[in-house]
Amino acid sequence: MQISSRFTIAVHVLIAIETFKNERKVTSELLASSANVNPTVIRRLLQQLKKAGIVTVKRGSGGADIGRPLEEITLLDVYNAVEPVENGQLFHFHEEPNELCPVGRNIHKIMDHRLEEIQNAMEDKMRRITIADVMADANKLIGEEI
Amino acid sequence: MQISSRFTIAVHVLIAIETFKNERKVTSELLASSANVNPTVIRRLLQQLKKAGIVTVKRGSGGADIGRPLEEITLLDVYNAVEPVENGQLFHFHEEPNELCPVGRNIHKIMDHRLEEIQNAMEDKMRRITIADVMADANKLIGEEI
DNA sequence: TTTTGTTGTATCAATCAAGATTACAACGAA
DNA sequence: TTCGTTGTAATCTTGATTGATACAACAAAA
Repeated sequence: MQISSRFTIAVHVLIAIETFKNERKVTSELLASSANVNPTVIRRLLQQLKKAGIVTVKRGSGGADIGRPLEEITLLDVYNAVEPVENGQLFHFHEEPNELCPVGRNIHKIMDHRLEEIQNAMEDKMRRITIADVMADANKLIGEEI
Repeated sequence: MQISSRFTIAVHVLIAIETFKNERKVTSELLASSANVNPTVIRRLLQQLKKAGIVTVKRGSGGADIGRPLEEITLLDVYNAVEPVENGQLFHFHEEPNELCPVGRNIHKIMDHRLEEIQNAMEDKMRRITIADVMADANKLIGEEI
């Protein structure tokens, strides 16, 4: 099972906002066209990013902007903003192991810290990559096109 | 979005096989009872683990066993066996970014290596934990109960 | 004040995956 | 031949994702 495309769309959106901010008003329509998804998906996403303080969105007049310095937005921030899993746990555990079985009643004590370890490895890596890093690559690639 | 419970069930199953192998025949029924899931789910899982060379299953007479030394089965082996994602990619990318947009047509070049990096961090950690490690914890915890 | 363009949000449909359930043929050993 | 079990197909339920439509709330310009 894969992590939903909301995460990659969210990064795409942030890159697009930063890329176009000086050229035009960045509406959900524009972002939807760039990612080729439905505008409602973008609006929902922007609300999640807004709640996390990552973007600002202007109602009425319209337009999205990035809410804080790019170096202070990590991929983990974005991930957590748009992947609202209960308890923040990456791994879904089978709900009710059999308490009458020695394995069943110990399986959480056996596995939980391992799962945590794995998830931490992933999150640590995400924490070390910022939108500024990604944006640097984007500028380079888009710049080379011209 | 979470990784499906097949992974935690699979580890549970391996621990249970190892724990009970000298006491009784380890059937899908027994494993299903320990994890408290449907026996068919266990059978499907055992088939996946079998294809990966992790377990052996006896048809007819019945019973599952572990197919190679516990130190040679990593959590990554188990994960890959039971989470058959296309291309093995953890992150689902939005399918068709707009090629007419400078961001859309570069987004893969911008993001793919980052996503790989993150996934690698997770997989490296999984590769370093073996079923032997997990089993050691299990033995300790189950031993302490008595 | 009215118009215009946009956001915020609700609602519904379509699609997909997970997991439960039932069923049963294939199989191996007693 | 019987019995317990595996291997697998078929169907169902549930939940999440995404697409789609609609419209009130809103801000700014006309």
